[in-house]
Order: sequence, then structure tokens, then C-alpha cells
Amino acid sequence: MAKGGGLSFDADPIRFFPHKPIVINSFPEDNNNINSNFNNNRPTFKYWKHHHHPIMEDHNRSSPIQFPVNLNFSDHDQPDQSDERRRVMDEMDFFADKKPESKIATTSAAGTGDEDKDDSNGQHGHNYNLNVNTGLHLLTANTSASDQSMVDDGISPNSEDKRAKNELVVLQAELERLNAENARLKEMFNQASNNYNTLQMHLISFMQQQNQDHQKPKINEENHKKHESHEGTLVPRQFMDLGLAANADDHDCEHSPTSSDNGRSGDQVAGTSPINHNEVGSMRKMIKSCNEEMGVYEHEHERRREREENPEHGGWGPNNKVARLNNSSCNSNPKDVDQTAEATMRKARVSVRARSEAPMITDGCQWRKYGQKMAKGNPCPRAYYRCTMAAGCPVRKQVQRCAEDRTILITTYEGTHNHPLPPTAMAMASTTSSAARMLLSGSMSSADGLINSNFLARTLLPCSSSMATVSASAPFPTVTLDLTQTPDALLFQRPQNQFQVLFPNMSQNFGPGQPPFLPQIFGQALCNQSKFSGSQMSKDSDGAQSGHRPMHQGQPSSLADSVTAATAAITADPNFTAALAAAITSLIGSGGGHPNNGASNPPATNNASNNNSNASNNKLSSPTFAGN
DNA sequence: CGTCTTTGACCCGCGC
DNA sequence: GCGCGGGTCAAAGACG
Repeated sequence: MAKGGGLSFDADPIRFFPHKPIVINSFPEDNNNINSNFNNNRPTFKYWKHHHHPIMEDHNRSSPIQFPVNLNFSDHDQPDQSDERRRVMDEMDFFADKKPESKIATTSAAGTGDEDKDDSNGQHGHNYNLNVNTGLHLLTANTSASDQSMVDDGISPNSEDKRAKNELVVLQAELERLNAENARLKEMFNQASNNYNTLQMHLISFMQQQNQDHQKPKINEENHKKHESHEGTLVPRQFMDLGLAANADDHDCEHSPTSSDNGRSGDQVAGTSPINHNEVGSMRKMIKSCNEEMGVYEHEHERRREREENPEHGGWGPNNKVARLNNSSCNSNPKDVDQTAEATMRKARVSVRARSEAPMITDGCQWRKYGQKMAKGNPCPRAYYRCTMAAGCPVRKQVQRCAEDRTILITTYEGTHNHPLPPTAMAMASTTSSAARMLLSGSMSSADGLINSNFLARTLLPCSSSMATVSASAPFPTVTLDLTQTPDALLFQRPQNQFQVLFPNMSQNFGPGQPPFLPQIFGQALCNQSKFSGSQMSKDSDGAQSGHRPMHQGQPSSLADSVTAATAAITADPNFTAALAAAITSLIGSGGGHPNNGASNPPATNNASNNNSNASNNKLSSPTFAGN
């Protein structure tokens, strides 16, 4: 990816600091006086060494003054000896070249009022026969460029001195530049630190909130009931579809080919993640009761019975024909209710934008392309994929390149898997599901359908570089996870009526040090940002192929665990971006409680196995886009 | 030969 | 009612 986000300036600071402690450590020097910085200047040192007197080697910084200064003044207490004077003269000439050291010299050396006068007048030793004095005064004056220029004008016929002073000027300019840069870096570091601290606080608060939420599921259930009854029929159905349709499958589709797996999955979920279990249970009740309240459930049940009698009438999506696939796996369960209801409902979607030259983001699922169309306003065709990991899986996705920037691949997910997922697909699935649920729950509390608050925002707002954009505008409410741009760019591009959640900019360098539960959704997107991924994909293929069983081993057993792990990852992983990604996905997965994914958290054993499962699906990895 | 992709045709919803 | 666009189907072809 020529335009990989890693090259952006925004991304660098975040990763920059952890990797460059030396830079950070250098900041204190910024607080020192100019001389200290000056001394750190390598060119300066060269110069110094070049002219350095042996004696000065020992005293150049701490006490350059000690010896020569007072000896220069014949009219003062110290005895003048010709040898010493000559020596001092040499020293003083040398001093003149090394203005940075002169401050100290000035304070200790200037003993008499006459000298002070001279200094103030800037005469620089014209009143003395000895060059020594000149040097002394230069030392006292050397902190300003103007004084230097005076020196140049007045007394340095010596070309070498001139050259040296020119260098000084240059070095001072360089010094100023470095100081400015140091200040900037310091500011950036502070900002990064603040962001880190804020993230930690959000993680903690999120944990606490989650604990509270799960301590009173019934209250929430009732609240949701009330709320949704006021909001109308839209929300519950969407909610059900995106968040719990699969769960409904688990629960009700006992006769489907995948029912056994699903049931096992559900059990394991319950065993490993009580939080998710509670969530799912309460939400299931909530939805059911909502439907009953609205009289939808029975109505849909009748329609479902009709569909059972006549399989030609479908359930998934507006197009009834589509439903034939779904009916094959699960004809007689409330999911059909939801699915049929969707015919008149808007359907939430989750869109992932990532820079990739690959034709499709590898998300761990197996997809079959079933169509391709030219969409209006975009020269690139839109490809339609259906999940083929289980018969009748309602999940579809659309893949299309961005018209404005064809390096950006837009993948839009719709629906919820009705089957267990391999670990490589779990993060994406749970993320999309959670994001959709987040969107819908947000729409419940906002009249205009925009998200006013959600845990992503609360948790991740301060750390950014990529974003999630929530738009409830027609035709479908959509959550867009944008992994391609800096926040600034998005802020300018996005309509203001969209809620934005900041995400860490994705790094392409998910190294071995990354947390084991590092999110596939981001990792994959990033892996695809790189020009290629074939080797990685093949590497992971084993894990993918083994993948149809529920993956719960090694997962954090609770939300708290995952959050803690995420926090630990942030603190431990030098790659701050990767750590953030881990935290985010961990949160998303935990918060989402994706019913079919088993535990929401990606398993701890799931590192480096993002791009996988499609080894057996290579063809899908290279759909032909006429527009590409 | 089975699987997958391609692609024209069809269906549906929506706006005018 | 009509046209447009999105979404899907399914026959045909490609591929291994």
C-alpha cells in the first residue's frame, strides 16, 4: 500500500515514543540552557575538539575558568609570568571560539569593575594589549548572536575564527531548530501520555460499567422494554436481527444441520463467559417480549407457518427468493420472524474501510460470490458475497472500492452468522455484530437516529487515528469503521451529523509481540493493506480449516479479563497502536456478546492467524473487478 | 466432475 | 404507472 496509514504523520507519534525512549529522555535537555544543548551538538563537538586545548579537555565544562582568567590582568593580584600569560592567551583565544562555555567564565573571571565596564560596552578588550582580554570579553558576550557579529566585525582577522563563528551562527540556528523540535516532540509525548492515561481511565470505567450492567440485567431488560415500546417496532427487530438472530438460531433451530454445533457453542459461551450468557438471555427475553407487546410476534409466526407450508416464500431480506437458502437450515424458529420483519425494516450494516490492494479483506469466513453490479456513482463494481461456512447463513457482504480512492476497500457486512465461527472470523463477526447493535441501541435513544453515546465513544474517543462513523441515514443505518484516514481528514470529510468514534490507526506491523488476542478485524484490514498477504494467509490456513468448531479455549473468561488483558497489552506492548487495537477489539467482542461466536473475546491462542481460513477459498480472494 | 465465477436477467422498492 | 437503482438468481463458462 503506497498510501498505508503507517506512513502518515499521525500514526508515527503514537508508535514513536514507546520505541524511542531516547528521544523522550532527551527532553529534559530541552529545559537546560542553550549551552547544554549546544554541547550536545555533534558538529560543535567536532569544532571543539579540533581546537581544543589539552587543558581545556579537562575543564571545558565544569570549570573552564579556573586557570587563565585572572592571570590575564597584569594590574591585579595574581602574578604575571610570561610563560603563563602566553599560555593563557592561547587559552583565551580558544575561549573566544567557544562561546557557549563562556558564561561560566564570565561569572568567575570578571573580577574588576573595569572589566565589567568593558563588557558592557562591548569593547572586547580593545583597552587591553592582550588578546587575552578580548577573549575573555567574547566569552562574556557569547550568548547572543549580535555580540558574535560584533566580534566578527571588530577583531577577528583570523579567517579561522571567522569560519568558526560562522559555524557558530549556523549551529545556533540549528540549535534553535532542535529546540523547537524538542518542544514539539515533548508536546507530542505529553499528548500521547495523556491519551494513554485517558484510555486507561476509559477502560476502567468501562469495566465498572459493564459490571454494573450485568448486575442488573432485569432492570435493563425492563428499561429496554419500556423504551422500545415507545420507540416503535423498528428497533427491536433490528436489534434482534443483528444482535441475536444467531442466538435465536442457537436456541430455536434445534433441527437445523448446525444446531448441534450451535448448541454446543452456546453452552460453551455460557461456560466461559457468563456475562455474554446473561446478556444474551436477557436480550432474548427482551426481544421476545417486545415482539409480543407489539403483536408482531404472533403475526410473524403465522407468516412463518405459511412459509413452512410454502417454502417458496422466503425470510431473509426483502427478496423472498433469498429465503430459500435460509429455510433449508432453520425454517421454524423466531429468526424467521425477524427475517421476514426485515422486509419492511431498515437493516443495519457495518462497513469497514481499509486500504488494500487485495481484492477482498480476509476476515476468516468463507464467502461465495453471487453477484456483481455496477453501482451508481462508482466506476468500480460492487461484488456481493454470501457466507458459505454454513448452509443458510444469512450473512452477506458487499465489497467495493472507494470511488475517490481506489486503494480503499469498502467491505459492508450485513446479518449475523448462524453457525460457529473459527477464531479468525470471530473478531470480525463479533465486531460487526456489536457495532450494529451499538448503532441500533444508539438509535433507540436518539430521535434522529444518530448515536449520542456508546461504549466505543466512551472508551476510545481520546485515542485516535482511525474512526468509526455511525450514520443512521437512509437507506440503512451503518457503522463505518474507517481504518484508512487520520481523524482530521475524517472530521473534514464527514457530515457533521454523524457520530464519530476514534480508533487507533492501524499498524501494519503486527509483530510477534502483539497480544495473542489481537483483533482480527483490524489485523486483517491491516494485513491487507500490505501488498500482500499470501504468505500470511497460507500460514494461517491450518487454523482456519480447523475452524468450524467453537473457539473458546484460552479466551479471557470474562469481560474484566479481556479488559485487563487489553490494558496489560497496552502497557507491555511497545507497539502502542497494536495494543490499542487489542484493547478495542477485546472490548468490542466482550461488549457485543455475539451469541454465535461463543465467547466474544478472541481466543488467546489466536495470534497471527488472521488471514486464514480462506486458503480453501482462494478464488474468493480474487474476485474480478471490472473496475479494478 | 465438482466448485466457483461471471454476467445477463429478473425482482423489488422507491421516487417522480 | 414508469423508470431507476439495488439486490439477487441462475445458466454458462472457467478452473483445478
